[in-house]
Amino acid sequence: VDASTPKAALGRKRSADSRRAILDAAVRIVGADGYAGLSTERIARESGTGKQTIYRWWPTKADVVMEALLEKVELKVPEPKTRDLRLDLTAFLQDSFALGRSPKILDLLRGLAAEAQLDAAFAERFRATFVANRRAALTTILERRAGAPASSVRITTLLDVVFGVIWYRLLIAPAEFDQELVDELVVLVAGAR
Amino acid sequence: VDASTPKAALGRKRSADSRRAILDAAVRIVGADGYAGLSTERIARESGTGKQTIYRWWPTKADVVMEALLEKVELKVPEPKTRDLRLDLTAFLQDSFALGRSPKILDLLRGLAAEAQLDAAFAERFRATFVANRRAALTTILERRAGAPASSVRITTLLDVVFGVIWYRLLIAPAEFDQELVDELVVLVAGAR
Amino acid sequence: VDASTPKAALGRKRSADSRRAILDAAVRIVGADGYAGLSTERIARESGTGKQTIYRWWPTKADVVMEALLEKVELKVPEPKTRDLRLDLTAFLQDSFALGRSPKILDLLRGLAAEAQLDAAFAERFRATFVANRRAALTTILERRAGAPASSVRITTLLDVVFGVIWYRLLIAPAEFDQELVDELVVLVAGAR
Amino acid sequence: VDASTPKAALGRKRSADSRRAILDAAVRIVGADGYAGLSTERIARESGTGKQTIYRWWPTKADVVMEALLEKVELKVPEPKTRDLRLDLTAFLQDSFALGRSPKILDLLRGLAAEAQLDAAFAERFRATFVANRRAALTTILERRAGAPASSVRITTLLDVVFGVIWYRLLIAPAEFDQELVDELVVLVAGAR
DNA sequence: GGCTAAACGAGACGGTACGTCCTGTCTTAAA
DNA sequence: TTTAAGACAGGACGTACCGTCTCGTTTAGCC
Repeated sequence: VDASTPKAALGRKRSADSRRAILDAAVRIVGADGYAGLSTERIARESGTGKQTIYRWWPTKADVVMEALLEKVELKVPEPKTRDLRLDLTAFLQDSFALGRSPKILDLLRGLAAEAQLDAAFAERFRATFVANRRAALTTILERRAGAPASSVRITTLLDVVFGVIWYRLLIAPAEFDQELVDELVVLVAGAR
Repeated sequence: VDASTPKAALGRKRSADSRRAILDAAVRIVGADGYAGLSTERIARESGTGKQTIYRWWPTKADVVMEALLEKVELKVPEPKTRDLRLDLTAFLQDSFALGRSPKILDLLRGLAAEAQLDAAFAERFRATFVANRRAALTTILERRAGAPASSVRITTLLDVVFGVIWYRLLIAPAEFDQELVDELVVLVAGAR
Repeated sequence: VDASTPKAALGRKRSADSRRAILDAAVRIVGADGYAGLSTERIARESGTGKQTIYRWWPTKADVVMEALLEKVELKVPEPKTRDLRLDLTAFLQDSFALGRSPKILDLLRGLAAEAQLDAAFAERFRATFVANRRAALTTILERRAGAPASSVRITTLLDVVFGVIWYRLLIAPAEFDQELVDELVVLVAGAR
Repeated sequence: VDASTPKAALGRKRSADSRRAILDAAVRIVGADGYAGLSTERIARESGTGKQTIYRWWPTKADVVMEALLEKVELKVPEPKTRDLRLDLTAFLQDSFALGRSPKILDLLRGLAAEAQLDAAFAERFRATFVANRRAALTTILERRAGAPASSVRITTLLDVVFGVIWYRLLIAPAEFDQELVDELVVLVAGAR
C-alpha cells in the first residue's frame, strides 16, 4: 500500500507556463544587460508574471538563474567511456569547454559566482547543487587511473587545479578555452608524480 | 622653467583624514556584514564624511575597497631570493597563503571578485592593478627555471593553475590554504614536463 | 402542487458553518486590529474558509461586516410605546446610545463609514440598508408630534441633527454618549419652534 | 541676540517645486478617482517626484491631502463681525457651506474622514489641526450670546449639532447645503432654551 | 589680509529595487 | 454546485541605496 504522498495535491497547480516564462526572461536579461541588470522586479515585468510567483518558487533571483542554467547544462556528466585517464580527461575537458564557448552560459556562471560571494545561503546551494556535481563527475574519472604511478598530489587538489583554471579564466583573468589548454591540463594532471 | 602643471593647486586640498576614515569604514563594514552589507551611503554615514567626497575620489565603492586592500597587501612582491624554482615558488605560495589566513582580507578579495563580475569597468581596473601585479611577481619566479627541463606547459598556464587553485578555494569551493597544498603545487608546477 | 422553483437547488448547498465562521472572524479581526487590519485574505485564513467562498456571497469585506453588524443590531426599531414625543425620543436615544457603549460595535460602524467614503457602490448599500432603517425609525417618532406647536424646522433636518451628532462624535470628535446628551437633544428637537 | 534657530540650515534645502507638485498631484488624483484611487506611489509617479521625498515630509498620504486642503481653506476663520449671535452664525454657516459646494473639497474631506477611521495616529493630527480649528471658530461666536436667555444645552453640544449635521450630510446621508438649512440651524442653535 | 576656488559635511532630490501583503480571479480535488 | 486550498497577475506598501544636486562652511594658495 502506498502512503508516500504526505501532502495531498491541494489547490491550483503550479503553472508550467509561468515557470518557463520566468526562466526564459532571466536568461534573456542576463544575456542583454549582464547579471547586474537582473532584478526580480524586472524578471516579473518582462515575463508577464507577478513577483510573488517568483518568490513562491525560488528564494533568490540567483536560484532562478541556477535553475535555468541547470536546464541547459543538464548536469550532463559524460560517462567516462574508456578506462584511459588521459582519454577520459580530455573528453571531459573538451565537453566542459564546449559549454564555455557559449557567451550566454558564461554570463550565467559569472553571475552565480558573484552572487555566491554576496549571499552565503545561496553559496551553499550553489556548491551543493552545481559545484558538487561537476566535482563528482571528474572524481570518477580521476579515481580510475588504474595503472598510473602513485602521485603525491591528492585527487582533491587535482580537482581544484582543473576547476581552478576554468573558473579563474572565467572570473578573474579572461582567456581562451582552447585545445592547447586541454592538452596542458592533461599533462599536468595525468603526469603528476 | 617648468610650466607643466596647467592648473595650479587651487582651493582646499584633499583631506587625508577623510580618506583614512573612508578606507577604514569600508574595511570595517565588510568585516562586519560582508561585502553585501557595503554601500556608499553607509561608508559616508559611518566615516562621518559626505557621499560626494567618496564619489569625488573613487569611481565605485569597489575601488574604495581595492585601495584599502592594496594598502594592506602593499603589492608586496617578495623578491625571489634564491635561484631555485622550488624554493622561490614555495616562498611565494607561503607568503600568499599567509594573507589568505586573514578572514578580513579574504572578505575584501571575495567582494572585489564579485564586483568584477557585475561591473566590467571595475573588472578592468581590478585586473590591471591587482591581478596583473600578482601575475608579474610569479612570472618572474617561473621564468627563472633556467636549467629546468623544457616543459610542454606554457608559463601562462602555470600561472593560471597556481592562481586558479587559490581563487577557486576562495570563491567557489572553500578549502584550507595549508602547507600540503604548497607542496602539491610545487610538485605540479616545477615538475611539469 | 407547487412547481414554482424553476431551478432546483442543484449541487452542494451553502454552508451555514462557513457563513458563521466568516462573520465571526470579521468581527473578531476588527475588534482586535481595527477595520484597517481587516482583509478578505485574513478573514479566509482565520475562519478556515476559502476566499472564493467569501467573494461568492458578499461583494466586499465591508458587506461581510455590515451583515455581522445587522445581526447584532437586528434593526431593532423600538416601537414607540407612548404617544409623547419627549418620552419616545428619550427612549430611542437611550436605546441607540446603549449600542454605542460597546466598543466592538463602534469599531464596526466606523469601519463601515470609512468604507462608504472609499467605495460608492457600498455606500449605496450602506445607506439603503443601515442608514435608511435608522432614519425610518426616528421618523415614525418625530412625525407623531401631534399637538406640538408648528416648527420651522423640517423633520428631515431634525433627523440630520440627531444622527449628525451621533456620527460626529463617533467619527470626527470622540465624546461620550451620556444621559446629558440625551436630554439636550430632546430639548433641541422637541423644543424646536 | 537671536539664538533661536536650533539646527543650522545644513544641506540642500527643501524643494518648493516638489512640494507644489506633490500637493497638486494629490488633489488632482482625488478629484479624478476619489480618495480610494490615491496612493503614495501614484502621487510620486504623477508629480514626477520620488516616494522618498513624500515620506520625508509627510507621514501619510492623508497628511499630504490635509496640507493641500488647509492651503485651500486656509483655516479662514471669519472673524465674527457683529455681536449678534444669529447674524454671526448665519455668516459662519454660509461661509462653511460655500466650501461645501466645491466637489473637489468635499472629496478631500471625505477622504480625510475615512483615513481618520483607519489610522488612529492620523485621526489625532486631523482633529488637532482641522477639527479643532473649526470648533474654535464657532465657539467664539457661540460664547458671545450676551443677552441670550440661559440655555440648558452646553456649547459643546451645540458645536456637535452644527458640525454633526454638516459631516453627516457629507459622509453618511448626502444632502444639500442650502440656505434653508442655514436658517434651520440658526433657529435650533440660537433658539435653544 | 582679502580674494578666489576647490573640498568638505550634510542632506534633499528623482529613481529603482527590495521583499511582503493584499486584491480579485482561476484551478484543482473533495464533498 | 459548493467548498478549502492555493496559484496567479498585478499593484501598493515603506525602506534602502544610487548617483546627482544644492547648501553653507572650511581651508588653502595667490594677489
